[in-house]
Amino acid sequence: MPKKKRDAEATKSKILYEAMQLFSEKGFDATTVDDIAKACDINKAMVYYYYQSKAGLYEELMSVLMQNIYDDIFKAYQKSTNAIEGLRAFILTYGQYAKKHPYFPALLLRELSNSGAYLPEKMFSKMRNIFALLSEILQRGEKEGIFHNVMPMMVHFMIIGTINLMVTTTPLRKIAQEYEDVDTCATCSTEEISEYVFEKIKRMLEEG
Amino acid sequence: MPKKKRDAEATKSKILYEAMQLFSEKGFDATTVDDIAKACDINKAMVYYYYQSKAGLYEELMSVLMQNIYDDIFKAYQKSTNAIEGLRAFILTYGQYAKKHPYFPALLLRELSNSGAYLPEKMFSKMRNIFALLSEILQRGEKEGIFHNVMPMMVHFMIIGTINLMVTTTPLRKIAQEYEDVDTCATCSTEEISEYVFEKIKRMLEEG
Amino acid sequence: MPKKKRDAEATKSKILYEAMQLFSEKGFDATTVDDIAKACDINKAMVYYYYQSKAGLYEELMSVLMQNIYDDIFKAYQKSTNAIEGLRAFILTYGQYAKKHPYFPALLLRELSNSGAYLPEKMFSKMRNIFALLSEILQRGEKEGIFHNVMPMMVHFMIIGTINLMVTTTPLRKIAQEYEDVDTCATCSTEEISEYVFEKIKRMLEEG
Amino acid sequence: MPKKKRDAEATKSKILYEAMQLFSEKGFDATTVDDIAKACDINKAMVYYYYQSKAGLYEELMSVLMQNIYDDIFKAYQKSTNAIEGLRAFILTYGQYAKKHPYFPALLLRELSNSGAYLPEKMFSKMRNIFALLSEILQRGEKEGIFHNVMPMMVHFMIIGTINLMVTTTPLRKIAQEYEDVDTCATCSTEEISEYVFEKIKRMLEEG
DNA sequence: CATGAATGAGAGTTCATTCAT
DNA sequence: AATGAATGAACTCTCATTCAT
Repeated sequence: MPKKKRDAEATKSKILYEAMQLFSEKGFDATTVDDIAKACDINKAMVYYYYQSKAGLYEELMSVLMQNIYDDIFKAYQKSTNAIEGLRAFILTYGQYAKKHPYFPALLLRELSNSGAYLPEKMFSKMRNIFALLSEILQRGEKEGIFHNVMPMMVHFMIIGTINLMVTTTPLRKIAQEYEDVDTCATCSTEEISEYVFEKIKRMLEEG
Repeated sequence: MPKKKRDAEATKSKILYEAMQLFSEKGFDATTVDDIAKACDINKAMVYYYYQSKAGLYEELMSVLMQNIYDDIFKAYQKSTNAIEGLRAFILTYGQYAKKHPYFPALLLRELSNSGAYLPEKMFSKMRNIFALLSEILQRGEKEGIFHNVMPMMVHFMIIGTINLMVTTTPLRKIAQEYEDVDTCATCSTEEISEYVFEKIKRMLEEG
Repeated sequence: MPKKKRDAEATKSKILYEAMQLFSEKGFDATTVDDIAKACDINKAMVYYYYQSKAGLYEELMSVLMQNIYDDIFKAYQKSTNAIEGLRAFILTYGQYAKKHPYFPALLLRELSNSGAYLPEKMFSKMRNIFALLSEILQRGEKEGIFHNVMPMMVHFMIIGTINLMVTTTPLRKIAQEYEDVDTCATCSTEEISEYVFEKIKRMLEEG
Repeated sequence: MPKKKRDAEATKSKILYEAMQLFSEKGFDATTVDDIAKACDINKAMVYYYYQSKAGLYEELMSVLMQNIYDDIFKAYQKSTNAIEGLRAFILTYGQYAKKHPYFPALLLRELSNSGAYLPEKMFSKMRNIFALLSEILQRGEKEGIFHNVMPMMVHFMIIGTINLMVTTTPLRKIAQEYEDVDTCATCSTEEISEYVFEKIKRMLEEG
């Protein structure tokens, strides 16, 4: 199958992919549509041909990412037979996603730092789905009698916050390691991070 | 003491204060020097008179904030007689600071989301001080035999991440509460949040 | 006779028709080729297939309109037996045309406001034909001894200017009527307008 | 008095002046802010510094022009002692203004061709003032028993339309003269034009 | 200290036009 | 005859920064 010269689907998804990289590296404002077009090796106007505006592209992108992550987690969760396994599925899958798409945590953190301002409904609703899934897991744990004194929102942010910050600060922590005699986890893999987060969250919820 | 017409120090700190508000609300890029000048009711050129550039102002601002928060926490920590009390001082004081300066969490999260990119050394070193202080507390706990299996960097981000996200998402969580039947902590005070975080972090670290 | 799927002539004239509407409503610059294509429910490239360019389409359009109006007036004029009847035929037929094609006056006025700039020869020559026809009528009146002190160009613009402005300002005059206690002719029909113009022009030319 | 380097008032009015020229030559859409800035020999951003937008500049410009013309006519009208003199003052002053500001007729005609669309209230109200002044003159003539069967709106457009079209088509009429054996008034002065219009309008209104 | 005027370098967006199918 | 994809050149508007007073 030879590479077509004019392949709409390819162009459209390339834009999404490059935009993802750039938005996560430099943030929404600092990324220009020119940057995106150059990265895709297409004309700037094509970005507007496929997405109505820079903001529209961003929204579409974030919606897709949120949907993907929800799907991943949901699939993993379905295999679990109890709340502990469910929690583990949630955390480890989130970690895997962050590893596979290392741009995502930065995007999400920036979005959550903005929340007073504009946040498109489509994206907001997908974020709520993810939270709802964790809540379900935690409630199940309470019913099973193994989780206690659970505040789902806080647990959610403990998980999300920790993993996201660990991922986004990777280069920073490497540099810091040279100054600090305390371990900055400079060489921890994403798996180790998620596993540690899981262990700790589990422990924190188990005790009466 | 009559209000001086030309009070350099007052003007300079007013700039810092208003910049803080604006940078946290809208982010660095979306905040214009005009915005800042207007908020201070001064001429735009004065911003450049006192600070070399928009970036310079931002750096100065972040350094001051980091120093302030370090001072607050250090002062509280000095009154503690053991690791548990120290941890509590750290978390609650951070929470108090976030309550008093609700713009700070957004600024910090954005900064940490950017870390691949540029981060001024002055600010970076102050961030490390805060982390070093927590590390000291945690090590003390391990020496006292009450904390186990501690990874300071991760604990740091669990604390910072959770509180910061809870603060920045306050309006979002209020809206979400209307959709979700799960508690989004929409009405939690910062004190309740910090206290919960402390309880959970403590528990998580205590057990073998 | 079933509607053909591919009826070149139909498509081509549909483009002309929709372009007419749009150019008159929004002017040449503000009308996009996309607008025209969308209005015709065809692909944008088809506009270029049938007409070389946006400007080419515009020229073609204006030429057709000018020809049509000339034909209408000429036909009516031929039935007249003297200068007065001829003048009446000219004015009333122009009014009828403006009524039937309410977009035309705006197009013409804009064109005449531009005349320092570019005006395609084809269109210019058709405009001259119309003027020549009126001149003939007026000269005939002078020969018949009923018109005096005639400056054909000015009479031409009195007629054309008045009717065109009355037509293009219809919505404006309706609004103005609410503010003014003077009659803005808000409800006058095109017939009434042409008839009044004819009466007045006649009177103005008759007197010695 | 040496020419100041930074003279706000001078810059601001220069922008208005050059915009006037360009808008009238090329129309609103075809005139770019770059054109205006270049004509003023200033930076493009200065246009936005003094006027909020291209449209804002246009509105301001049209308002100023309308006000000026009203003032001129009103002043001349005040010296008249009867309706005939008033009518003459109105027409000749309008002609003088058009001569002095030859860009104005094109601007006005274009504006009136657009009236379905957007027309700023400020400008609209000034246009109504001019019309109200003529109406007053005409009513006075009816009271004096010398004008009959007057429709002020139409008379208004006869005057305005004829003079404006004569002015805007000057170059066109010069060219046309080479083709036509009928007089296109190619060499008429604005004074001759106004005088003719006055004579004819007067005659047209006088008779019962 | 303080201000308003001025600038240059972009940024987002639009659009006439062309190309490949 | 017809379409969707692609482009390049402009255009409006913004903004960090500097200059003259």
